[in-house]
Amino acid sequence: MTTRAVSETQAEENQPEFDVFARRCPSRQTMEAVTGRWGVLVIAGLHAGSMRFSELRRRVDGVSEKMLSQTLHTLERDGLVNRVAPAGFPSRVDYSLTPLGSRVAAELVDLIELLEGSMPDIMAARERYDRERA
Amino acid sequence: MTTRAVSETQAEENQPEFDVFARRCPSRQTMEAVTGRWGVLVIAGLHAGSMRFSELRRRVDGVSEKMLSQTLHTLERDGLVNRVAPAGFPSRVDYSLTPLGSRVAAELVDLIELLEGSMPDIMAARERYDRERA
DNA sequence: CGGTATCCTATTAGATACTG
DNA sequence: CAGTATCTAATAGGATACCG
Repeated sequence: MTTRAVSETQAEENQPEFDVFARRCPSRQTMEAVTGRWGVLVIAGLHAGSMRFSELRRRVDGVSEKMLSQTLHTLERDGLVNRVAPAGFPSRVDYSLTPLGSRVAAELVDLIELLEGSMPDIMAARERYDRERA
Repeated sequence: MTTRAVSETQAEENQPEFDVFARRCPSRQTMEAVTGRWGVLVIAGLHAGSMRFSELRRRVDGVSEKMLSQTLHTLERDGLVNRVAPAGFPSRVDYSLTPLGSRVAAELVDLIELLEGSMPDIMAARERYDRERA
């Protein structure tokens, strides 16, 4: 039955399986970049359209320049965000989502809407939980 | 006239708008619990079905007992996870998703599949990025 | 305007030991 | 088995100052 085994092996070599549940899988780093404290908000924020650094900073309430810059670099590196800096003064840089970034953003927006819409239930659950162990 | 205006105002008061982009909105804490380093993996892991503490720990490769315990408590508090501990020895505790937790899990699974399936592109993007500034 | 560099603190996470 | 408690290490994050 070696034929079958060989073709499976080749398939695995051509398309290695990625698994976020595995500690050393590269997909986990990307997942952490996407779902990190600021990653979600930056990606979802850009889903509304191209935005400048300072616009994005106002949109993502509470993010520091440092963290916004760092988050954008990581997302750009993974091919989720485009950075376009037309020459000129005053300097101006536009950030936007790549096609892949847009697909990720769509998922995140769904999640955001689900959570925002469920907040009454969630807050009730919290109160119940806290009351039970008070 | 006023009747309409009043009922709209009441509707807003009864259902305040939650916005993750706002720093002090409670939805942001929930978002951080859900999309935190271990939150995603715990919720998505439980999407396969009810699981015991140690099973879940094996499934979520790399999580420590402490972090798994902490993550589960937070998710239970927000009403996403159920904890059932039937009396007996040896002790046994089953964790499962609530209906809301299942809906969140479905979104996360979509995101995971999207990212895992895009890893070849993502890794190519990373190499390009790194090469360009080397 | 759009960042980077530095320094310092707070939070998170891991290792280890222990318990019902 | 399913945790908790404690201590330490690593990392994320914020404040400030400065640059092209």
